[in-house]
Amino acid sequence: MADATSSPRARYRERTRGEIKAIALRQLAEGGAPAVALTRIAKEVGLSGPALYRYFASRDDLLNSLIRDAYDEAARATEGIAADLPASPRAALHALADAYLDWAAEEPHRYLLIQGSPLPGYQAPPDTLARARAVLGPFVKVFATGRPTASVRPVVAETETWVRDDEAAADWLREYAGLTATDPRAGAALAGTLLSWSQLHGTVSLEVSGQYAGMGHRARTLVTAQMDVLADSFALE
Amino acid sequence: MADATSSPRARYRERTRGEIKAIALRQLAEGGAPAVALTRIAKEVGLSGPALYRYFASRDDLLNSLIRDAYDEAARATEGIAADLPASPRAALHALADAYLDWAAEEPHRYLLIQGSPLPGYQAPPDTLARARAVLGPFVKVFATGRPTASVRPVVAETETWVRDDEAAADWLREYAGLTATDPRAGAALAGTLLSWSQLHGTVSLEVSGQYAGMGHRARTLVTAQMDVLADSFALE
DNA sequence: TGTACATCAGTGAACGCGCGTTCACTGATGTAC
DNA sequence: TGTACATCAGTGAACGCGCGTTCACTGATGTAC
Repeated sequence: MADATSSPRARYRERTRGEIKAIALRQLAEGGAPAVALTRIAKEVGLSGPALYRYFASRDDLLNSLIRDAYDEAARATEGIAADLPASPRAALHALADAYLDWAAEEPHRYLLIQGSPLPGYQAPPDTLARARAVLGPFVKVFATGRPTASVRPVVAETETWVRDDEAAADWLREYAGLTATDPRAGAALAGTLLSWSQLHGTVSLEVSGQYAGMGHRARTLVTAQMDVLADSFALE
Repeated sequence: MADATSSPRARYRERTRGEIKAIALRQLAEGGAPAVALTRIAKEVGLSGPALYRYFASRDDLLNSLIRDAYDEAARATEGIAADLPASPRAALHALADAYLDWAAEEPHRYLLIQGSPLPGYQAPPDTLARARAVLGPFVKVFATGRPTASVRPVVAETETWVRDDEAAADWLREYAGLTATDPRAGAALAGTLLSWSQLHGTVSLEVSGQYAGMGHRARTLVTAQMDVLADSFALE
């Protein structure tokens, strides 16, 4: 980021932007997205309100920036371990799911920011879709080795028609698993990813928003069981 | 509600309360919980702002009322079909899951109100926990017939210690499945319910918040597959 | 049946708040010759 | 190396908004004798 070629002014600018985002992130943690307020950020960072507009064009611009960062961090959690995953697809799936859960548990407010209820009136910038896909990318490769059992075959069928019609889906498949849209493994790869996503999201979001409180359950146990069952239904080795 | 014994005044009061809630519900649908504003409700219902305080003690009181209603309606969706479920536990599970999904799809904003990200700074009234349990009650009975396979056994183990320590859990079990906390079927009953809940929540909340958009997937297909897989892992008949 | 009183619905004015954002301006830092 | 200018960071005052909520009050509806 602060490369050697950057001027002192640019470096100062980056630092201030960082401070602003850090405070915004704390407000996010304390009261959710609605609690992120420019006026209060300004006070805390020691600037007047209008000065923030040197750094972010608007409140939405600041939120977008937080969202982008959150996606990138989430992607780092899964992509970061993608290089040295266990050889066994089943073990790899568990490792990925655990990494996903761990990140969400460490950064619950950031998880809710990108995966929680949509912010009313807020329009996500178009590049978030690609970022969202990156988070799940490594799952695609794992499920490319799957042989779907009867229960999940209807999902696979839907996925196959989707990947044939949607270029973004095909790109995704190619980038993370090196498969073409017509590859026989394509359907399983995407169907498994989709099912993983929705199951992880269910458990993680209930955990993160405290709904398991008082139930004496650890999200990790649930996730492990779910991934195990899912691995069975795709006959992962 | 408007029973014969109620005075005209009481009936008028109930009607106005209903109008207020209906408008609040529309605001909720249009902009989420933050968009529910007493001032705007008053204008729409044709009253001055302060007049609303005759009907609800505060904004939070109004929100609580909406939340209670939403839980009750959700419970009606699952409990309503509990009486004539198919004899086969597997078929019963599918029927319950479909009913859950259908209700959420019909009332997305109400679903998000009770199951979405927690409202920052909002304290749920204590009776919501009991209402939340009612929604999932019928699942408990279905899974009481389950014989957990290896994958889900760790979840069952956690559930068994929970039900022994927590009176509310024991009550739940007794009320919906007629089991005592020490019954050998208790663990499976609650573990299956918990897993159903988190899986349904994952798929339903992604669907309801539009995150499957452009993916050519029907939530129903995903839910069916997930419940099938879950039924397998509890060896439901 | 009429009267006296209590209860309740609703009003208008007002308070105080924090919010995002705009504007015209000042002073410091960088850049070109 | 010094000077002239451009760029940029930051300020203070102000705008307009909608919000939840309180208060003292009026007028209608119900209730008791």
